[in-house]
Amino acid sequence: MIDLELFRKNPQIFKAEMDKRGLDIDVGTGMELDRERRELTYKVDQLRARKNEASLVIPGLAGAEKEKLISEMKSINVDLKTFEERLEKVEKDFNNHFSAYPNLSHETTPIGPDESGNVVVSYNLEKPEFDFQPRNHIELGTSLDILDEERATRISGSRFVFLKNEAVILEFALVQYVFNILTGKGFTPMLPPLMVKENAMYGTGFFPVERSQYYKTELDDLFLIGTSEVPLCAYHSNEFLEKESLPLKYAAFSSCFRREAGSYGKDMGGMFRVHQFDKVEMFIFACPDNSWEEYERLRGTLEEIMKGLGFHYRIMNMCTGDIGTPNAKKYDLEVWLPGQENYRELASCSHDTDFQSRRLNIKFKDGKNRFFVHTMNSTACAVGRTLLAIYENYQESDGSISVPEVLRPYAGGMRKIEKKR
RNA sequence: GGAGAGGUGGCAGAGUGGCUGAAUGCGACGGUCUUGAAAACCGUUGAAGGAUUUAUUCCUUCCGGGGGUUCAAAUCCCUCCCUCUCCGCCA
Repeated sequence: MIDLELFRKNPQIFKAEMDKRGLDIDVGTGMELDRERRELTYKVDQLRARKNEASLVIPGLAGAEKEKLISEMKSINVDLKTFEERLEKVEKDFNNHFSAYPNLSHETTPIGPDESGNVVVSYNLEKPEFDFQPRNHIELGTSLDILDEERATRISGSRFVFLKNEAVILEFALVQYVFNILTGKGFTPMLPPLMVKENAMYGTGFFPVERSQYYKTELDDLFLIGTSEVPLCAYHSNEFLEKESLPLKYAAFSSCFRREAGSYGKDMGGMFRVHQFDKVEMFIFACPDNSWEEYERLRGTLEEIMKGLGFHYRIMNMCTGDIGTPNAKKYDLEVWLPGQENYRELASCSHDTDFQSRRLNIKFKDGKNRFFVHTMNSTACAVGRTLLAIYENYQESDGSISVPEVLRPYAGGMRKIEKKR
């Protein structure tokens, strides 16, 4: 949710934001709805005040005087009802309108229409060279019997996979490697609920804009999370945090579920874009005073994890046309996939300023004043995509895959994934 | 799934139609006392929205959610949700 006070003082800021993001939202409509809402609120409050006054007097009256006042109140109720109905309608429109407003993008977020406007910030390592034609992860995984797509499709449909054999060992090794780093940096490890109520989806900014991306249970109106950002952020909803306790840092492992609506035909096959994957996510509640420094540290943590795996990757500063509704700024980490000969998103790191905390009502007290906390989140490790990046980058000419050094201690010393006979 | 109990302020817990934003206790904050602390005593202590202002005053709403009865609802009625206990089932 946006800051309404700021909106009233400076609606042009929001108009400019719509332009930057290429959104077709009419700020003038918002101003009008806000005006109407306040007008009707005032009117309704006035009528209620008169009723309340009368309520104090009535018990002390008797006879004709009492009857007169009571009938007066009856007629006020008629007026009140019509105004209340109008207010209700306006508030509904008001909420619908403003819930579509995005966060204000940060000054360092590049302005651009779509992914073409994203800016490369940095590279890690050189592009790996192979003295043979590198295979993609599907071929590698299938031939090593660590990935079974065919049966998954038979059972669950497209965009599902079985991870098998060494892939399973490697997943757990990865997760442990990541948690080992994160707990050392003061992140509280969490295993969150994978299903949440609608309000959590709305509060974190995924609803209403991206509603069609998520699964809903049939009998209980619960939603499967697309990322543990949702339960982690909602964890402190409706709370006052202690300023001294900030930043609060959490790291969760969870499965994630995405319908991938509208991505038909894109990235078909393999485990790059699937309906269900596992992920370790970092989430931070920070004080606005230093949240931007905290955000850079968060990106640093993400990079530390990825550097440990020895990937060649680049950091992208995502432009206004490509960041999400709640984001003020977002970095993507794109890893080089030799099998695709392309950079692909492996992780992203977002700063949402007070957008989520306004919706979820997460504040802290500083003296007498109250402020909304800043929230930020970053992938620590998207397991599926990281595994496939390992397969493609650590493949050998004979079709085997060597296990990254840092994972070996967590994988029972496993050094290599080889073809079974 | 069956049976029962209950949802009130930071917590505990009163309150069955008007003077109740809500007794009382605890906690927290400020003060007195003290070398300091504790104890004791005194005082303060919820949120959201709006008007007017920019620093004040006023108004409205909120006792699980929604709806209803009434001039008036924490209190009566309907409905939904949630929590707890016991039984069953289950990892």
